[in-house]
Amino acid sequence: MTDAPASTRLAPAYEPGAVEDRIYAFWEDGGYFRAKVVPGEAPYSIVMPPPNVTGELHLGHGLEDALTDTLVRWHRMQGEPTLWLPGEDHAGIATQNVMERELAKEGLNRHDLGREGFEARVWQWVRQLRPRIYEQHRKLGASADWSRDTFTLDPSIVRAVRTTFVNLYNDGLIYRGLRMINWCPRCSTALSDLEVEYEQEEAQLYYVRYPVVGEGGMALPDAVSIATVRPETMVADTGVAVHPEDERYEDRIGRTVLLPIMGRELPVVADDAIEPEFGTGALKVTPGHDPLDWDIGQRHDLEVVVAIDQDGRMNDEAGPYAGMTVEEARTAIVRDLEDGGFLEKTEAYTHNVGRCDRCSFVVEPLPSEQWWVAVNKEHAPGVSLASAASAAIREERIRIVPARMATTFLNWTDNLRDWCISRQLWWGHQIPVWYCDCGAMTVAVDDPDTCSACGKTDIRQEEDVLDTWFSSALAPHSDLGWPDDTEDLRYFYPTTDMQMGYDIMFFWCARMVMFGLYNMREHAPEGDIPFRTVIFHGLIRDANGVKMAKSRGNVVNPLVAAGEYGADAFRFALLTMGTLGQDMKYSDERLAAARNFANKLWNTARYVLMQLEGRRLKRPHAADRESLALEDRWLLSRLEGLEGDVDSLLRAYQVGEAARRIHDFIWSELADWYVEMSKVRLREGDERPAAVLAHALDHSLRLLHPIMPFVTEELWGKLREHLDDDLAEALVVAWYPKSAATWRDAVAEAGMSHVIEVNRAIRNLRAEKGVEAGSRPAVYLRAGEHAGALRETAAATAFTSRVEPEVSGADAELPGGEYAFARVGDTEVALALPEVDVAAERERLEGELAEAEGQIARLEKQLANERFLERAPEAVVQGERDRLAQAQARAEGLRERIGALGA
RNA sequence: GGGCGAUUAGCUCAGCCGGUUAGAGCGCUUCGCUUACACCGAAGAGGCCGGGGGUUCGAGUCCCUCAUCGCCCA
Repeated sequence: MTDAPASTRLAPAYEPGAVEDRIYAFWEDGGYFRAKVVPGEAPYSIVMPPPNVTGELHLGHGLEDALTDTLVRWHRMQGEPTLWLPGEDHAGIATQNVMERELAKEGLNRHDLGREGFEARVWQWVRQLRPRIYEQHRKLGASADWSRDTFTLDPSIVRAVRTTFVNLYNDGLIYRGLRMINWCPRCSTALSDLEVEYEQEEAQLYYVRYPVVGEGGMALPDAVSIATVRPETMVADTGVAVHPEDERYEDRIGRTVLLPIMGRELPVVADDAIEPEFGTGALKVTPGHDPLDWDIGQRHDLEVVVAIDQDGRMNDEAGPYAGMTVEEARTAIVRDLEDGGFLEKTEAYTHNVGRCDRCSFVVEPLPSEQWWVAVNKEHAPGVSLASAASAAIREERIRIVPARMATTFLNWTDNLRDWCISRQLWWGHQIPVWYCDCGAMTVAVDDPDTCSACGKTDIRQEEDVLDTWFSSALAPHSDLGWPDDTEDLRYFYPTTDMQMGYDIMFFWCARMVMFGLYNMREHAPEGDIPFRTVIFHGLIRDANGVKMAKSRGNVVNPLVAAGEYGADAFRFALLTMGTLGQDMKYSDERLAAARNFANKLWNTARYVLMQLEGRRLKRPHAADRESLALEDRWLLSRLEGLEGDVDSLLRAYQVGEAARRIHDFIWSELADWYVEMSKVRLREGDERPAAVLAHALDHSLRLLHPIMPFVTEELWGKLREHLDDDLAEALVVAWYPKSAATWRDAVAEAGMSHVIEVNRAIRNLRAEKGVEAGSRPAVYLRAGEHAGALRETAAATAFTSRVEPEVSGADAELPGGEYAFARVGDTEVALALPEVDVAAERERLEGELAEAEGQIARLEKQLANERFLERAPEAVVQGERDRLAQAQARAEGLRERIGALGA
């Protein structure tokens, strides 16, 4: 242990903690992540789905960083001007909820602070959290351009949002209107349809008698029974509806019934929307508290009574029940119905209950004045926001990966309803509309001083804010500077790729497509789309397949995992855990395996660097191919094949499969075989393997860098000085290997593959015969076609399989003694044994013979099939013939040996 | 009700356009500290590729159907 300077010697195991921060700083100092506009060159650009400012990154973000960073680094290494544009989302409801919880700890609510005070508090919070989010991305190796980082409430985004709003308004695509909305009593805001999650819940179906009113206004003994799951809403009933063709109720249509308890008279109307099969076939109509009833009420001009207020309590319209919660009112009303003899019966019933996707409170349908985006209204002949989005997908101007998900996307955009965009929150983009006493609305990008209609200065801004997704829907163009005509926008838009979990396909992707196409429509048909390809990844579930949630306590913090196993291992594990678009189960075993791989790579490099110590070598050159050994040509050929595969896999976004292929090459071909075989030659002073090792390691590190950036950069930095070549200053900006078809060598591959099989056979015999680990028995290789390959690699075989091999012709005689036999292709392997258990050996050989005969039978049948001979390609037929010949030779040899065992 | 996905080794998952004897990791068994690596190496056991039809010379792969589980939409 002398010589070599300490700096070039690697630790015996990879320690990510000692490397990652330093390497990330090295990249940042080098400015490698900063995107440069290079006129004339096609850029690669991708916008990061902005994580909520409220919290920490979760595993999903970890996966996204791994996926995006792989694509980004791959493109960057191919020399494309590359932009990964990061950001954070203000996340209206989520953030406001978090902040309110914080305030509650101090015994405060937002009204104590007032709107301005509350906003100031949230901004303070945001300023603390944003740097933490950067820090988390950095730990995971994300090579995003932090100089362009965007927050969805930045002044530039405020302008983009307002400009979009004003344009849509002026085009008649935004309107204010009284409609049925989803109201969350907990969050005190309207929600869009997407923000409500429906779940089947056990409930009761109540059958209530509504007495029929006679000519003189007197209740008749006759009654109409209706079934309802929400008896508490009956105080707001304003009608009863039946199907027009329902014979049971024919004579009731047009008459009136008496609303029990409240005593209000309700008209009986006929409506096609009624399902005669449900309940009694008669439906109580409560336009104020049910979306379907709202529609029925509209059609029949029924009164709208709202009896539940925005806090989920009964109001004065509820008469005796005013002040009660919905649940209390239900109990009381059911009791009163029973007492009054109106309750016929109840039965168990499961129905859909809508809950707020942020707080899980039961959502109350309520009529309310809100702001809407008219998604189906044409703003140009035949073009609406929704139809334009559908067309872009259908015409494949935007490609969806995996492709099957395009169906889901289209199913949504083709059946889209208007989007409720106003939220009764304090945190978000306040709607740029100002009201005046004159009744006019001023809709403007910049805060106006006066009413646009009457000029009065006494105007007040709409208090509501916009749905968070309204601003994130602009990301691909707003983050690049829109509405200004910036250099970034001109150069990087349309962005190349987009990536997200399929769970936000409608929330985000669809809306980005709609708004991108609308705002950038002068750039149609090529330049309006927000991105060319959108990739949907699956969700990461816990080890039991259960969705991760803070409330369930089964979340995995990506930083903890990356800290424990290394960021590279974390990335590799997540990318190889499954297939794109498919959910996956998280497992620590996978992380450990990935960590082991990082260490394997580390040690392979450590070995190579030891061989290169003090030297600077030229790569092997294809012109010198003939001077290289079989295993050299084999490795270089395999490497080049890998490079072709990786290229096509990455092009197809099959990142996981690419990662697996690189892993397999490095571990089984480079480390297990080539490194082992190189040891003998290097010890004997052969220089060639060193150059091959250096070259193969160099290419392996390049190939793997997008997936495992830290360890590869670290190792490449060490390897760099040993390569006499024109090299980039850092791996992050070094060229990415592409298959150039200079090293492909089918003969070398066939030869080495045979050599490997022979070695396996030898080791198998050793193990089966219990040959002592330390002994070096003779092995006779009676070879045919591959005799040359076996001779050339005999020294390696001797070393790696610990035998004394001798390669001879197929008909060579064996020296006297006992042998264990195996056959690989046309090579017979005879391993000299101290002694042989004849019975056991016979049994083994007979087993093998049976197998060979089975194979022969199958192949003969196949080759006797004339249709096969006619229709299958010649290469396939020939392959079968060759295999039959081999099987026959093998069976022949086995029979001979069984015979030789004799008595 | 409509749509989609999954079902492959004990477990978690790969397997692109149909073409040798279906792979990996983990786990298991047996050996092994051979100075890159025990976060390792060598050898091995383990699979009617969910069931049933069909297309084809040939099906884990394509088509139909059923079953189970899951997701989305209404």
